[in-house]
Amino acid sequence: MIISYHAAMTAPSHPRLTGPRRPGPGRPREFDTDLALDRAIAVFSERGYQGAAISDLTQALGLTAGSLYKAFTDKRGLFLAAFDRYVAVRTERLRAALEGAPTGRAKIKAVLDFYADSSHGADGRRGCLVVAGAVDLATADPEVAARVTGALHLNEDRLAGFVAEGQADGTVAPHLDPMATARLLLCVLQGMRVVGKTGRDRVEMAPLADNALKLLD
Amino acid sequence: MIISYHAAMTAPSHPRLTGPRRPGPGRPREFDTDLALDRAIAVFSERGYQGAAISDLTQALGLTAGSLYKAFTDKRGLFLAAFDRYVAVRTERLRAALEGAPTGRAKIKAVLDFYADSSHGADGRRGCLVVAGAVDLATADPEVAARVTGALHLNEDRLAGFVAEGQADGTVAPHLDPMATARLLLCVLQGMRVVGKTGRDRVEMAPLADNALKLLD
DNA sequence: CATGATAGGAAATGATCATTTCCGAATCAA
DNA sequence: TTGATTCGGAAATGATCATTTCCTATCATG
Repeated sequence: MIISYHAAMTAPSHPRLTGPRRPGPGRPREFDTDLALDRAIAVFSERGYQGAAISDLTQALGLTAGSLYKAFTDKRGLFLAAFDRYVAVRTERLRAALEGAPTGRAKIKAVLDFYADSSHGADGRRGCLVVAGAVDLATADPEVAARVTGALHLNEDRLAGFVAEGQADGTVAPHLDPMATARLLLCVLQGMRVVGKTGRDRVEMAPLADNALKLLD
Repeated sequence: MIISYHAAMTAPSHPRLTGPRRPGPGRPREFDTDLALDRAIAVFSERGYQGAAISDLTQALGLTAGSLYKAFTDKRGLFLAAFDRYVAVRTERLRAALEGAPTGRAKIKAVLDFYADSSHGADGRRGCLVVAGAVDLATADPEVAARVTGALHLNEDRLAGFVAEGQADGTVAPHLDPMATARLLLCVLQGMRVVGKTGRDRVEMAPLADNALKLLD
């Protein structure tokens, strides 16, 4: 599966993640909120929070500053909305990638492949919004810090579940500590995202997934 | 070894990394360049490049804007100087941590311990300047991108050397591809720095080093 | 069709920021 | 001592940025 994040996101068939807004009184919104957020994700991911100027965002979203502020309150509000959508979309895509995997080990392999896929070429260079949030807002903005921490812990817990599942079905070594192993796998995944920012190709990143599976023996 | 980065850096006994300036004509500089850079490293690491205002930097360095610009040309010049010193200092500290390690495997263990040490508590939260540079300048500034890429490749090559060394001395499995294994280890290291930004403690991070050694079997 | 409410958008606003300027102070070469 | 040179530092400058304002447009409701 070599589908760019944005190609997948702008495809019309993906499941709704935010739900349609109720059409209350007043003039209806002329732009698609989710599409705008996808573009905001791209801008924030590659430039960081502080590096993304409102003018960059209005240009990328095709909105004027007035509309942007009416819809998202703030630059910070836009970032938080984009962050939430990013996590939701990535979670949904990961869930889809996990569908065929029967064992705990196969699921972990699928997660590793998913991240290796995201960490090369143009998408890899664009980077991860969670990492971006961790770097330039984790120390300054408590709410963003909480979301970043929450996203990573969620990922960690999910991985720990797969490790335990693999131990139950015999595909992961029984003596391993699920949480410690999951934390190490989390480091591998986030590290891929950092290394992927330096412009690696598929041949460099894809084999990492297979090699990392040795952590389950 | 649980020494904070800054405690170690402000200690008077560490080897010179930048060399003394020749005292040319004109009024001599009243502040210590390396000490100023160490403080700049702290500010840039925890706030990112764009997030660090000149006023933040002048306050942290104890300099006025005029002096700062005379000494470092630019905000960007200050960042580049801080980045270079950061890499030099970390390399030197890593070299010291590597001194007692006899085998290839022991050296890799030392590197992993070094990063686990850097990725918890206050230092972990402060974060890594290379990661910060990767996130908010890698797409915008070609020179910074080149330095980040160079720093990571250097790390990768050094790790590959240790893998090969371990294969020669029998402490690392002979069938492994040194470069692929080194790249995976690099992901583990950089991932630790990202995860460490979310405020982990030593108990969470230290065991990662031992568990990651399984990648060498 | 009138009212209330919200959206789109251009232009203005106020703050912040990076950078420069200017001047007195300190040092070196002569 | 003199002149050249660089530093320290406060204040000014110009640009950029996030945010607001104001006006028009478009809907739901009664």
